[in-house]
Amino acid sequence: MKRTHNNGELRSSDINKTVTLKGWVAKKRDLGGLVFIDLRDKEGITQLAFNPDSPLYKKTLEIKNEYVLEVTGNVIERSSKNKKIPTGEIEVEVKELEILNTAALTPMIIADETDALEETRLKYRYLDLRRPVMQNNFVVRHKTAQAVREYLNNDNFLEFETPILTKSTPEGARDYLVPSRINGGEFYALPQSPQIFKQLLMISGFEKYYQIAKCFRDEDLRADRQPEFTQIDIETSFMDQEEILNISEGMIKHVMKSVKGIELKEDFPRITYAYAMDKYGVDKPDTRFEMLLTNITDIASQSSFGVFTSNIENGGIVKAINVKNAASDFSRKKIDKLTDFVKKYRAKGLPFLKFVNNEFAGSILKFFTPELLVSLKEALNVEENDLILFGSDKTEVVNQSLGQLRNHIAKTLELYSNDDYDFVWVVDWPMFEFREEQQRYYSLHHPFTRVKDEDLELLNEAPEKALAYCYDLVVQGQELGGGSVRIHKTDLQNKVFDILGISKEEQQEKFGFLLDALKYGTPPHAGIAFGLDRLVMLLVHTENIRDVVAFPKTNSAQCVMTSAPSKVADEQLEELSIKTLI
RNA sequence: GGUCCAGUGGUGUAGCGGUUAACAUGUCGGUCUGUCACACCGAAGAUCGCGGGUUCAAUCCCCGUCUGGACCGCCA
Repeated sequence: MKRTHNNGELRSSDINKTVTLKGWVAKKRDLGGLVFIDLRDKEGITQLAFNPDSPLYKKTLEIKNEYVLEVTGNVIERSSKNKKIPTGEIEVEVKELEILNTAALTPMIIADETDALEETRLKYRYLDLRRPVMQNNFVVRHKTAQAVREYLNNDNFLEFETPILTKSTPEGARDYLVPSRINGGEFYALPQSPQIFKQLLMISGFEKYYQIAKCFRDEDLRADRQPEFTQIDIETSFMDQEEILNISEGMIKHVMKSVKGIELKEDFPRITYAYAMDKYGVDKPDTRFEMLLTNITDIASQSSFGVFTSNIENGGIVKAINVKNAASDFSRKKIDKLTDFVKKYRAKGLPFLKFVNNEFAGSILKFFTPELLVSLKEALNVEENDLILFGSDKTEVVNQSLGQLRNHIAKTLELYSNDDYDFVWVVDWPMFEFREEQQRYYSLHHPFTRVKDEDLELLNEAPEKALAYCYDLVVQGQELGGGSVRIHKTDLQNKVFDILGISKEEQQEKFGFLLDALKYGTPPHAGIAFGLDRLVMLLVHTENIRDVVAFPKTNSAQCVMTSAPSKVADEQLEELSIKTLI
């Protein structure tokens, strides 16, 4: 028999209808003859009722949780209604009952409020995914992808597929390698992103490309990082930064509207990378709350606090954040905890001052003259019961530690809501950073990013000062996407490779095909990529990427359900001309 | 590569240098005609992750190891 309805749709208007339902037994309640079964499917739960005099009563005795049933019966009004669920007005008085399948005792409760540990959930992922919350996550994921396609299709973008078996390139993340059987001793790499292919498609003249692309990076995992993840990948010809930002903003707004019903009317604000680093300490600022970093190096240099003065003499800086009206919330013990927190980010300590009873208090107070305290009060806009936390170190350490501390404190004090979508563009990124340890330049974005026209000369003099046509979309302190205008001329691309210290030979070996292609009338082009997983995380309010990936990997990059990765037969290795060291 | 947290009936937790290893839930049996976290009565269910050490005695303390999680480094 076919289903006539799903388990989420029957209402009192359906009373007296004869219906056929299918689904899983979410819960059985036997009151001693009178039996209720909550039948669950993708759409919801409908209560089935069996009277004690029903000929089916006997059959209900063998039914257990997660059995799969097909029932036919009449929709009747409940004598006691349940306002908690949409179908709570009615129930189905069952006339025919077929057990489509039995179910073993499940290792976890199939309900939103499961008490199972993540390890158990991952091992029995197919059961975990039966839970309505998880089902909803993947409905949202689907809707998001569809909204993206809808928006881009309407704007004449073409959806492409690019190779999964591709070429290993230097720079960037570690590659996942795939051995070639036919070409023994040689390897494909899985793409970290379809970057070069989408640029080549622009050279081919397709003008507007997009792909919902799987990407692979062999790096350590985090709560928001999986070795394989999905990007909404976009590239266009003849567009400048402004046009890319507009298209992207339109797309995100379309997603918010069609998935969440939220209309974002305002333009997304834009801040520069330099401003983000200065005021938030991080390149992905959470702009839902203030508590900005304030540079007080000048004031600190006049104090007699050796930690500050010697640091400043060594070229370091001093910044502070003002935690408004929180002095009384932070005991010595709690501040010690904050100190431990910043130590993770290589800060050596966390000096503080409290402003209570209209005066400063704290162990470092004695190093400040009354005049300096006035300056401090002004610079940090200090009011009654404020807590001032200081960072004193090299610029990078101060920014990172105070920036992370800012987020951490805001979280503990609940200074924000997850329903506050504070999209912000971070623009004007530097082309390169110079890493002392390796003594060489690294691309901040990637080696195909175009330098700002006005900074072209800086590439010769001081590459680290050159800014790029480069942009990130940030929301709630998370990087949601990023992109750049690309280099479309061979000489500039050569120059950037040179600055990165890639030899001419390696340029030719690794990127020869791109350098070649650039010669044949490459149009100016620009693009962007968004993390689909992170976008869905944002929409379903989870901090765990595994909640939005159907079959994710654990921290150690394993799948506890399938036990991948695993050993293979020696013959397989031999065929691939491979020997393992272990 | 490193730091921290966790691992105890099916599931989730408590516990303590000597316990009959506790609680909740689930499971099984029984009672029950309006439940919806049904209720009530009863029962079964544990190699306390694994290996070693300290001790008269270790689930508990120590070392190692494995697994999961959070983080630093890493992630153009």
